[in-house]
Amino acid sequence: MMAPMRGERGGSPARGARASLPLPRRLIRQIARHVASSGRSLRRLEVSGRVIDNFDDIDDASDESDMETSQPAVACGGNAGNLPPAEHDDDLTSLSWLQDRNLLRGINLTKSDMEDSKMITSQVVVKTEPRTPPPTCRVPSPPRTPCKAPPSPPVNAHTKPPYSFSCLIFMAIEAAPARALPVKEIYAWIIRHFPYFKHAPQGWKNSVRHNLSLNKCFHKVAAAPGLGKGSLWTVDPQHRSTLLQAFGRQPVPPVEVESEPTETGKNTPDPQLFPYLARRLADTRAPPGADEYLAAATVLAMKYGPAVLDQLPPEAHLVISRCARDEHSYSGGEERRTAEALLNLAGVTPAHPPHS
DNA sequence: CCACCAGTAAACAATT
DNA sequence: TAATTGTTTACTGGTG
Repeated sequence: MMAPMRGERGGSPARGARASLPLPRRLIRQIARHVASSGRSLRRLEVSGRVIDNFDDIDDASDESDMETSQPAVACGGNAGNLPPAEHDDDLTSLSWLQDRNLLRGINLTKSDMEDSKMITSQVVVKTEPRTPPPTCRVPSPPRTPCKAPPSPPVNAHTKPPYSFSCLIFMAIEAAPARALPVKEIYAWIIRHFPYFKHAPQGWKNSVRHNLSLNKCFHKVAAAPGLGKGSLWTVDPQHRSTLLQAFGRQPVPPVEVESEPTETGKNTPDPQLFPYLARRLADTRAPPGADEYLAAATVLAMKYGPAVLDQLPPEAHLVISRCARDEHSYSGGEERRTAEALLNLAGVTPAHPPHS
């Protein structure tokens, strides 16, 4: 992520982790150990707003008493354990998602632990940092590998990407600085990010055009002067959430944890590959609005896989859908916190609170 | 079986 | 004229 997650809300009432914990101490220690084994150190664990940052205080002795808290919140944000250490600091996800994504694979969860995590419906926040922390900075930096690597190429570059053409087009357009591309540039983006298409039969271009014409999510706008033949294509804001949801339905996540390293040597997609999103997310001048939230959701989907969108709480989907409708009705409370959390998830700390 | 969706192929017109 | 772009129709296969 580009910036350290903030979310220090509410201070740290749980600094003394000796008080009753909403998770078994054993589980917390195992999470800490496992995160450490992946080359990162667990800096902080947030459970239901309670921050645990002193793991030495946690012993294995008193698990049972920890579970007195009913329906604790669990949300996990840490580098997925078997993922290579990300170039960004903090990741967020749900505990179950992490289980799927191997973060907790090395943890021998007992049956009761599993039951516990099933029982836990809210969220734990795990904050990690690399052993050698990189400088953290919100200021946009030039892309290190501008548009060289796919957003974590699914399986490998020579197999057909598990994305529908509408998703490919969506990603291409969203990645464009002006969020508008001529069809030729859409071809180019797809080829650049999914080399499979370099040698694929030419019919796929027909499919792209077919999709642009037929899919109501895409709109043609007036061609820029000097552009030559053809028009610019944009994503209809009214349908952006539809595309995000379609992205979330893709059967294979874009991040294959066990996949071979990409040519850049990392498996995690780099949000910097998506200049528009990165710029929007890094822009500290303007208060975050619909674009930022949608950008955050998109980055989340691209970074962690579309399934992560399913892991978001219902409130997040409410925020996303409202953003898609250009409704800025954050009246404070849950939605507002969710909007902020969405940005945090994407690695952004809003300089200003979401406006209404 | 049916409806729906996505992918593919192809025909055709318009544009450069 | 050729290539590209955009639209439309038809068909196929997968899925719920």
